[in-house]
Amino acid sequence: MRAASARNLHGHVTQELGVRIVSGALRPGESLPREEVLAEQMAVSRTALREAMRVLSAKGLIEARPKVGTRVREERYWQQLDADVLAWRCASMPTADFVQKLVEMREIFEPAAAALAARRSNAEQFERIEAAYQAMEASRNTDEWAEADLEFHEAVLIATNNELMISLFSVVETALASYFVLSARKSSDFKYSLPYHRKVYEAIRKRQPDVARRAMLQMILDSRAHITGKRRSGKQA
Amino acid sequence: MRAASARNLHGHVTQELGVRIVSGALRPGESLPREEVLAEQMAVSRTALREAMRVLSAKGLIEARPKVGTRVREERYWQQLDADVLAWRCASMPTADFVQKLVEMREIFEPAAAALAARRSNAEQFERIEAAYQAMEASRNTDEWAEADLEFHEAVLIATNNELMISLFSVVETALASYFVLSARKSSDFKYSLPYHRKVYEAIRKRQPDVARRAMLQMILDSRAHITGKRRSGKQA
DNA sequence: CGCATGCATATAATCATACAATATGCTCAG
DNA sequence: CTGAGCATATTGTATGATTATATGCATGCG
Repeated sequence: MRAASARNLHGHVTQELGVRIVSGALRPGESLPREEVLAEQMAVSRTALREAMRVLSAKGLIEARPKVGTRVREERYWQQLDADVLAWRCASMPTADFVQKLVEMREIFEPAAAALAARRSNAEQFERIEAAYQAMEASRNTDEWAEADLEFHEAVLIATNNELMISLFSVVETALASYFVLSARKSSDFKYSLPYHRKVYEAIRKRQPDVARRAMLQMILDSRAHITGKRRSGKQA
Repeated sequence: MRAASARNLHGHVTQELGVRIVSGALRPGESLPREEVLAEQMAVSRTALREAMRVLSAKGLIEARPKVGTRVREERYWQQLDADVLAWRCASMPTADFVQKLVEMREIFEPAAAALAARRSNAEQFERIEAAYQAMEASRNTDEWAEADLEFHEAVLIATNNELMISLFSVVETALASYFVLSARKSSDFKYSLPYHRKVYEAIRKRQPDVARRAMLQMILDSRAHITGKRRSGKQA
């Protein structure tokens, strides 16, 4: 997973506390021990702890004030779309209904993105979509397919020329990828969704927004139907 | 604006550097002075500077490594949906086309949210929508209207039961609000969009997702048509 | 008795300094 | 020419001291 935190010490501390909060082990309103104590408990210096706290504070998970201490903030203040926060949820939630929420986001944005791409992608952006599609056609195994598939969706998103949408996509997609290999299926028919992709690709080429939207939606709905229940094993690092 | 940064010293530093990066004064790939120097330049201790750097790093704006220094990362790594990043853009961008992108996001997810709300809002959530609608009906001036209006949209989003969507809404809405008073119009007919809201409200009550979606879309499109060009004055703090 | 005002105190915020870890690139032997 | 290892610059971590800021209590005034 590691969206950002790993190598450094304060990274570990951030993650440790982040997971504790997001998982509910530390509940909103609850106060953390004071810096000195907490630093000792986690066997790090106050410096490292404070840098971690600062990050968590920026993500809206905690709030620190002199005299009163540091408390966990209510969920509505959390930056739910932050890559780390999302990753921590993936590492701690009961999964099922959270995946549903991620898929829901995807169902809303990807079709809209396809429509936008059809409306105003430029030559360079279209070529990237085309290349990705051709790579999918040419793929010889599930790995090649998966790579080209991801590239196709990313290329479509980029063609929207809206970096907010691109960011949302990458965040949601990354989170989903931690649960299962997207578009996965038995290796025998890993190209089953190629026709859907072709429809989307053609619609973008012909600049038919509505067609592109519908094709993308169909693709996702079909994909969801086949993915449901096929989650990956582990996850808890 | 101030999404998070203000009171504290490192908050100021974070904001200062954040704006410099987002505005393009510091470009991707460019290296920042070493900590000691930069700290002196900004007249703060290394501690304060580092806490700010840590936050910017968490937002994907910079990357620090021993020996090589700290560099500005490429835009594709930025957490574009972070409240602060968005705020910094609002404070520095050429505006016009960025607003367009924000509105675009809104046009995509608000109708979808209305549909979801119609499908599965619970009693308590519906009552909040109802109360907001009634407050809009009862409003006597633009201020009361604006408050109830915002509450209406927020209530609809909350009724989706998808906190990712709620978070997205609050982020986008906050950013947009920095440009103009949403749904603003001459005070004489500030209730012009009430019929649209009624349609949405009724559709949710009757659990008609498609009707709710279309009504919300109409509302936004109409609103956009009237808002275009009517931006607020200043902005550049 | 109630209310405002100021003071003591606990906690985070900031600072200064020292030392450790880590990449980078250069040197030098093979 | 190549690769191993060392020097070095920069961030990373640690520690201790000092300052700023809320909170709540005590105190005095109305």
